[in-house]
Amino acid sequence: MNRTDRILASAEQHCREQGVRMTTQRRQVLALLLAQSGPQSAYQLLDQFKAQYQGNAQPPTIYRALDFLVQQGLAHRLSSTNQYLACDHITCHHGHQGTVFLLCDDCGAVQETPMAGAAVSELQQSINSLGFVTQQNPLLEVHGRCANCNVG
Amino acid sequence: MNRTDRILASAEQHCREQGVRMTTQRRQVLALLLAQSGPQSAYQLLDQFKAQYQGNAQPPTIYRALDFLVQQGLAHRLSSTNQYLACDHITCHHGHQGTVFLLCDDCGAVQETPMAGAAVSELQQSINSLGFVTQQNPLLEVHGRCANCNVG
DNA sequence: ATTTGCATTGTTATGTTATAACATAACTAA
DNA sequence: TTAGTTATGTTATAACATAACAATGCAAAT
Repeated sequence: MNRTDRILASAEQHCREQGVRMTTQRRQVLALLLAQSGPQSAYQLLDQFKAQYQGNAQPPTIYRALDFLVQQGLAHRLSSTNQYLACDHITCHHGHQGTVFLLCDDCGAVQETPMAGAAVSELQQSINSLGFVTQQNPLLEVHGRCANCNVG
Repeated sequence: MNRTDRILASAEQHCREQGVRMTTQRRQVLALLLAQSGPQSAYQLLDQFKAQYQGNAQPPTIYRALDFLVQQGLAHRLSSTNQYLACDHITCHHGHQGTVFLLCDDCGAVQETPMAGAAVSELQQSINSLGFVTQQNPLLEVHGRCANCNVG
């Protein structure tokens, strides 16, 4: 069983546990995300989806699948670049309290790293003290240059 | 001198110090941002700009001014909602290492609060340890419900 | 004062991202 | 099996953003 299949299986498991449906389309879109190391735009995914699965697919098809995957924590949306990628931690079962994405403006690579525990709890505390109730775990997008591109 | 004028003066000062030009258009767009408590979309600003300043203005006019203001730290862009707002701390001179925006999905209100110092340094450390070099200070957008909307 | 170079603005057109709205089909539980 | 809900198909359009090039304005050097 290769990496993609393993992650897909894990995602299906997750959906069963949550009582939500991992449909064919949703699995196909997740598979497309997993086939790439980097983030992709919805329309890039649409093109691939049309090429590989369904020639007449329209934007709502992709956006619906992406919305679902993001809601389930199986994918992330990078709002600063309008891109989507598979969650890097679908198979691990530690909680994801907060996530940091390091976005290289040079090469486009993205590195996903968990937000340090103390930072998350400090954040939560300051949010709570203002009476604010969060809907999702925080996702921080940091732009810059990755280690590779700094060497060059 | 009212609040808006005070902030505008502070912004002009900032630009002089930075050796960049606070032009009429840029000041007008900043004034529009300051006239609202909440965040606004580029096209909302364009409508107001046309109504108040220049009837034939086009999108690039607004986007250029916004880009400038954001670059100078005088305004922020909320990428998760495609909205813009004036920086809440133009007049205060403490550094802005990191900012958290609490976005109420109910009423649309936005609260800007500085990221706690320990969280920022922890973040910086984990970023640095990966060899990543950042271009801007982190800006975190947290969605949820504000204190007011939770009461109701 | 004049020139030169650069930053800013004007203008047209178009590219990109995302969703509304309604019809149809598929699934699930009673 | 049927009724309710969830998901998908389809058309159209809304919302967001920028490319490209022309014209103007500003500011420093001569």
